[in-house]
Amino acid sequence: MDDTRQKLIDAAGQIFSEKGFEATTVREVCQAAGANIAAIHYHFGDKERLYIEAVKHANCQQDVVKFDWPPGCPPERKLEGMIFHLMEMMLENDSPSWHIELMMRELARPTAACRELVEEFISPMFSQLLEIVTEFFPEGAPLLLRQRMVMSVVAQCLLYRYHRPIGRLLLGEETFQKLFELEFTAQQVLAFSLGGIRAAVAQYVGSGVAEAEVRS
Amino acid sequence: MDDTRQKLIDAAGQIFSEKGFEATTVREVCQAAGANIAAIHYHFGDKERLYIEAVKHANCQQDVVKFDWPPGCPPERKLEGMIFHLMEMMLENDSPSWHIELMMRELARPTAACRELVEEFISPMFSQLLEIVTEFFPEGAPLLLRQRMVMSVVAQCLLYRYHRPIGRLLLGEETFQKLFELEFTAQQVLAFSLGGIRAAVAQYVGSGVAEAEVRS
Amino acid sequence: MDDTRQKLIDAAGQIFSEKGFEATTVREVCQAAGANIAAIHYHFGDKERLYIEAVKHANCQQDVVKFDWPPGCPPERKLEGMIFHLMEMMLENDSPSWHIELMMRELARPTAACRELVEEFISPMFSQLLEIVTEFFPEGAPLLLRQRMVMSVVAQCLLYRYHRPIGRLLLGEETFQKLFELEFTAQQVLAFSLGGIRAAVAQYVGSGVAEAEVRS
Amino acid sequence: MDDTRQKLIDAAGQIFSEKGFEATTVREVCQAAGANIAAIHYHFGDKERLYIEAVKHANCQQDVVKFDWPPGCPPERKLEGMIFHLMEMMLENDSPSWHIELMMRELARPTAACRELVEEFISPMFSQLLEIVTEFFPEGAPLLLRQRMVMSVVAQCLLYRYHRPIGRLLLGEETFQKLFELEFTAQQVLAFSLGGIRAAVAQYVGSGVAEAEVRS
DNA sequence: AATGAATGAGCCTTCATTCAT
DNA sequence: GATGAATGAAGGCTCATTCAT
Repeated sequence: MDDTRQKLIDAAGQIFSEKGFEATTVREVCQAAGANIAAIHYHFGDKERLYIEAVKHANCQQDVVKFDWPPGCPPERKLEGMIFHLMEMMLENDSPSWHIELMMRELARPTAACRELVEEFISPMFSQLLEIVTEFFPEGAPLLLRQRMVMSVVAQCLLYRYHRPIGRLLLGEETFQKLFELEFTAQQVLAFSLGGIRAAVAQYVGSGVAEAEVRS
Repeated sequence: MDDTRQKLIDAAGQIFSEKGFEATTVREVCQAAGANIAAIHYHFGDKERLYIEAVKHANCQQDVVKFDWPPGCPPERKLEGMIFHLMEMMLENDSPSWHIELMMRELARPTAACRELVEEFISPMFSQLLEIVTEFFPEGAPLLLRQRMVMSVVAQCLLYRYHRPIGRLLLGEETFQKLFELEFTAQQVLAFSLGGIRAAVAQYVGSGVAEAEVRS
Repeated sequence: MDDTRQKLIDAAGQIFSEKGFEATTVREVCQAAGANIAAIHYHFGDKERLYIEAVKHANCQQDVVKFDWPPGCPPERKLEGMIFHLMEMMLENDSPSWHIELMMRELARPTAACRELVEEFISPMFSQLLEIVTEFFPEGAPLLLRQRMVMSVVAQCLLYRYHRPIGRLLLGEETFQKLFELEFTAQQVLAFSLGGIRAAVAQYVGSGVAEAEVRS
Repeated sequence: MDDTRQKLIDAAGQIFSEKGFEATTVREVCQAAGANIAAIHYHFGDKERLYIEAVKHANCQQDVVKFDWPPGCPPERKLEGMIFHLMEMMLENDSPSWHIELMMRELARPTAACRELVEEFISPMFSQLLEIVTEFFPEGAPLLLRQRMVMSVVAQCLLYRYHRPIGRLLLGEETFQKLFELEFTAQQVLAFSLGGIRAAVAQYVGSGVAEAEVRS
């Protein structure tokens, strides 16, 4: 059956996401999956291949959301949608699913499994955000500038996943709970991001106008 | 001599920062330090204690910069200073020093060594940023809001350290080089951050005025 | 089909002869035979039984040559025939057949498969040689002496199979090639053997005469 | 102490010589040596290195006998000495020493450890025999022919080590005991060899004379 | 104060084998 | 009759650690 294989991937993904590749032993994965020690090497070859398979599985399950914006939908709206979506992924605390966590690990310390992850998941999401950001700018705005906007937006979202433990230490439990609450956080990240983007637009337009004036 | 102890810490910090705790073996640390295999347990007790010591050493060396702003210095100026400083730490590519890298690891996956790191390094820096951010707001602005600003600023800086490998994969080598160039990056992060903060201030003031008007 | 069974034996014989029993895995045998991993245990029970079957097959294929000497054929002629035949078996370098090699292994380190090999192959050949040797001696020569002759003859032949690698190391490639060339080698082994046998005969006859004289 | 290392080599040599490289487990070697499983990898690196070390040790202990022939000693005498020496090595049944056995294995199936064995042990012995054989021939006898003589002599000796088990099967226990008895065997091998060599000499001289006559 | 030798637990992997179909 | 999946024992090896000096 393909059952064992799947159970193995699930158990592995779970444990890998908690402890990382090195600290995870194949024994505990097998035990968690209710499978034999040799099953891993039968199905996957070795520990690393199992890991890669788990990462693949994680980003297969985690489909890139394709928003259907109504025509004429303002970019502010779209950005809001994306930020909320990202924040949801980052903050879902009761997640029984290890998918995100494993992907996060992979993004922080890329291994062989990373390329695919980037191509199938990160890149599409980045592109979507880039499109949205582009709408804020007048035509012809440099790609680098728009990419930077995306990075600043994404950075804020990621912080809340990567640095949750530090947040708790730094801010104390109570503040932490508030600062990491989904609705609230997403709203403020959105506001900050909009401010940042608009400032960049203004600066860009200003310099452009200046240049135009200089030219004329 | 105390020399061996110090060499051990240096070698350990170096290797820990490259490979992480699990993947580092005490043997290679000793070898790199030119010390005996038993030296670690003689000087530190065990591998974990050595790790903690290395982290401690890292954040001792990495002193929290205390800027001496001239009186009346505008917060924009201060923020610029801080962001440049942070970015410098994050981006120094030719860093022969493992200090930052080890701290970053610790922040992403805190261990026993983390509390001290937070108290001695992160917290002071966070406070400084919080003070600066506070200057942008009218008195009485909620702490949570101001903390959020700091987080959004810091998030952008951290991204450029944590996700360098992904950046390369995602954007291609050429774009990558440009997007991760210090001066340029810091400038744009500053602009974005200023925009974000001012937007938050405006929103806060607006709502405050609204509330005030409602009250009156 | 019986086809799989046969393919399995062929593949097994091949690999066993190259690597020996321990170093051969059933997996690679099955793979080489294009059969399923379970096929071995289906057809033979276990690895050892397969090995024995391969050895059996080897000595079945390798039929004991039965020379048809013309009546009155001198023993020198017969010995020449046998030595050439043996040498041919030992030296055939381009042998695509693993039969001899496997038998050699078995002779050097006998296993369960050995008894049959001895009975069906070695013993008949030994007997034939013994008969030939006997012709050199006057009637009544002790069995032990004649057996010794056979062993000395056979020993020379075997050397060229067992110690080929050492020969190469010891003598250098060029000399090696010459010393292991069939026609040449067989001729010299024959000459040496004839000399040895005749010396033994002479010594035996001499001592016999002496004894006879003493008796009379 | 170097004690463990030596015990390990002894135990390993013993077991390797009995079962061969593959069939020997490091666990049983350690157990036999009263050492820990990790000691092997501490002292030797891995199983193969241990094996090589054991082979080295075997041929270090087994010094090449250097005979002191009185001047004018006839080659027959020398040959007798060598054959007895070789036979002694080959036949010592009560040998608690695994040295010879391990060397024999190495000669039959050379591994990485073989080159040294050949250089330090086989080659010197071969040379000594070659010198002795040369004395039987008139000056100018071709090297190949003389080498062949050595091989035929050595072959006979080796047979009694390699094929003891087969001998037992083939000849029956009683005959076996007699045929493998040292004094007796060596004497007959010597006689056979002398006969072989003299025949070769005669043939060589004869052909030489023939050629000489043809020339004149 | 410092070290080379030794330890034992545990790692990943491979093996011949058997099970269920 | 034949197979893909699964098993468990055991393999070589590495690790952090401790011992005896």
